[in-house]
Amino acid sequence: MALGDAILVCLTERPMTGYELAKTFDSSIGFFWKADHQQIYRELTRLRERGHVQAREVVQTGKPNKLVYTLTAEGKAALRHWAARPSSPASIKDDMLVRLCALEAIDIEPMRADLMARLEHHRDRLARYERVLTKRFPRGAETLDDTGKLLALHLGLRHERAVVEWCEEALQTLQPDAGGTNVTPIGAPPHEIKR
Amino acid sequence: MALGDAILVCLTERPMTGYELAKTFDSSIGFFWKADHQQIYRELTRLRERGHVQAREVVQTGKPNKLVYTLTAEGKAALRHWAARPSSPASIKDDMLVRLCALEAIDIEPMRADLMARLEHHRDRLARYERVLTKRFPRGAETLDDTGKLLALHLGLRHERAVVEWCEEALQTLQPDAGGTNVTPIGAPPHEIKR
DNA sequence: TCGGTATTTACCGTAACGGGAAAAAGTCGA
DNA sequence: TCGACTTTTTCCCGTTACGGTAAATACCGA
Repeated sequence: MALGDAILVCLTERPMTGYELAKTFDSSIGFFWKADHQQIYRELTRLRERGHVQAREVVQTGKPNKLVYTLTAEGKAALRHWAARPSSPASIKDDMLVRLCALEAIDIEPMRADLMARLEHHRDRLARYERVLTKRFPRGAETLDDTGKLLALHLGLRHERAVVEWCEEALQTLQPDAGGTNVTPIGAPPHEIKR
Repeated sequence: MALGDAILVCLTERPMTGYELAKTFDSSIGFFWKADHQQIYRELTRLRERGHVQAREVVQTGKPNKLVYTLTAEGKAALRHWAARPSSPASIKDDMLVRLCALEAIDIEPMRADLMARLEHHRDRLARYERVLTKRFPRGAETLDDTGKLLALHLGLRHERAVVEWCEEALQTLQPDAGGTNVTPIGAPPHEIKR
């Protein structure tokens, strides 16, 4: 619903082409938002129709000409308006959680494999975020814009850390016991849930 | 994409009507998955067409007749098959994160209000999960099925705790200074990012 | 009688997701 | 020089999801 708005946000930094946006959606904002190039292009034409962005053709010699999109005044207004609406908390909506609710009806081995893959994935993410933290924000936030981006990054870090820890817990819990493919149900949670 | 599968998972517990499923999607599985009654009903007819569920009409006197849905053997097989596929890590896709990336282009007061609302929301969630933990699993997991559900709950707990802490951090960072509506950019993150 | 609960169904739309493909014109390595 | 890859945009196809409006049915309580 807010893919258009996410694009507007990207364009507040600098004018970009659809191609660049698609790559941006593969890194910074794309850390928490996936969109392939077609979605981007489709959304850009819609934004142009609404007058939220402006396209300027740049003639290139070696490559096909490109369309550089810029935020218009209306676009900026729309962005502010969108940002002033209360956001709805995103649901988690993770396949794995749903599967866990039916542990008795599914096979655990693929589940464990999945968990391991996920653990690795989230560790990667975590490492990546930490790299961004030290590279892009070595002295913390110096501008308001940096403050926001740093905060977003902090949420990413907290999230990935939480998930990594959880994956480790889950794998430990679902360890196959020596004799078979079954699982040892736990009497008490392995990590005491403190508050 | 997996709404149908989520329904199948619900039906592994016991046969249910669409109405009951819609309410279930308001509590247990609905903690991390939202779906209104129409989505449920639509999906149920599709599942019936595919032969994954079976409907049995129960005649009622005081109320309209209801359709009790049961998993078929095909449905169980489909569920296992689905669960054996590697899951794709869910993106975060939170409006607030996107907005934070454009802090300079938006108004901060609504942002702060939003953060406060979110803080409250996630605190509520956290409290709710903790209640479920002590009520439904007072002695931890005793069956395999409980183990899975407990693990899911643990992820919920970890997630909510992380987000609550983050909201507090964000609010502290975005505190309006005494003189105006502006924000004090931070030189170093308020919480040291440890690892 | 008005409103609420229980239960299902219908029709309307748009937004998002995603694959498969094609243009066009360069660059770079084997 | 050939083939592969990059850059850049576009179009077509589909499904899944989301969301509103609303109707039919029948009981029950205020």
